[in-house]
Amino acid sequence: MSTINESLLLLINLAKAQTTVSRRFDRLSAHGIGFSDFVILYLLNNAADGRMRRVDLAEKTGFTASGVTRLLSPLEKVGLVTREVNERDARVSYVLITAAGKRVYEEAVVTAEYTAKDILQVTKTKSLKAITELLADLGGNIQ
Amino acid sequence: MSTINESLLLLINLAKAQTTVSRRFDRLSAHGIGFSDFVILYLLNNAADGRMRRVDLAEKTGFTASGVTRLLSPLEKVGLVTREVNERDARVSYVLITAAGKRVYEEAVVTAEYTAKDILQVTKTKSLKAITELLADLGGNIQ
DNA sequence: GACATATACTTGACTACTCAACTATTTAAC
DNA sequence: GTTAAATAGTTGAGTAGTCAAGTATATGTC
Repeated sequence: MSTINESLLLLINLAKAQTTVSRRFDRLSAHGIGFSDFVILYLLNNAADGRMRRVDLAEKTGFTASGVTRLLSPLEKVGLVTREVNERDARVSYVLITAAGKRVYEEAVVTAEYTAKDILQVTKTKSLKAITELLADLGGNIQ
Repeated sequence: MSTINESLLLLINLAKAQTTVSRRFDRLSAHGIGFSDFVILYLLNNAADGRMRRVDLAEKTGFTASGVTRLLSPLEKVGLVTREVNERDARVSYVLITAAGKRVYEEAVVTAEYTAKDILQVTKTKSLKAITELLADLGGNIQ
């Protein structure tokens, strides 16, 4: 029975926790979106003018540029987001949240907050602060 | 600019952290395995008799039974694990780590521990304890 | 001891991404 | 003002899983 170091054990448990958490957020499917879609809508809804560049969405979410393209495609198709060119830089296409997107977000955020509280209800405020710090170190805070 | 509650923000950051961490563990591909494969080899290597039921692997890792089947299939094909029937219960087939599997594990664990330390090097011991507690609450500790 | 229910595992179809390679455009250097 | 390098985004091919439904076996109930 060989042991592994504390850091590795922690990251294994992080991975497991994430699969568990991810499954709990399947509730968002009631709003026709997944967790990643929700995060994107959240970021767009809180962005200045409700618009962001794809590359900035990628940086904020931790996804690749490719992943962002793939995530946005169905959201665009159902009309939750739309695209807009940048006159100064033709490489850039902004992503904008639509009125329909905002409506879906406002409904979904209720479910998401409820789910999050439900998942973390057992947790003490103390460790919540510590983990927030750690996550900042790990990947940079999304906000 | 609507805000979201602290719990939801934390879980969004957890998801982001996990994508980042997961990418760092791509180094394991040098050993011909992925992170999930490594976790399975770790569990088998530390199990009594180097053997576990698939359903117990699923429970420990947080994957579905289906996911475990899919993960094990290539590992079996390349000879890192093997299967063995249970005489008392014909539904069960044990997974065993082979000598080759142990060799790969012993090599990979060096990379994995180094990578984990590298990822967490910025972190204070204090928050490390707190997050460990939180993760236990979230999904149950793997060990 | 027959039958309903539970458990262990697998499979087909799918989803949610990743990587590598590409196009298009901009910026920097000379 | 060309040319090299960087940046923004997309696409084909692949991977790592999920879910729902299936098979096979075991267990509990009456």
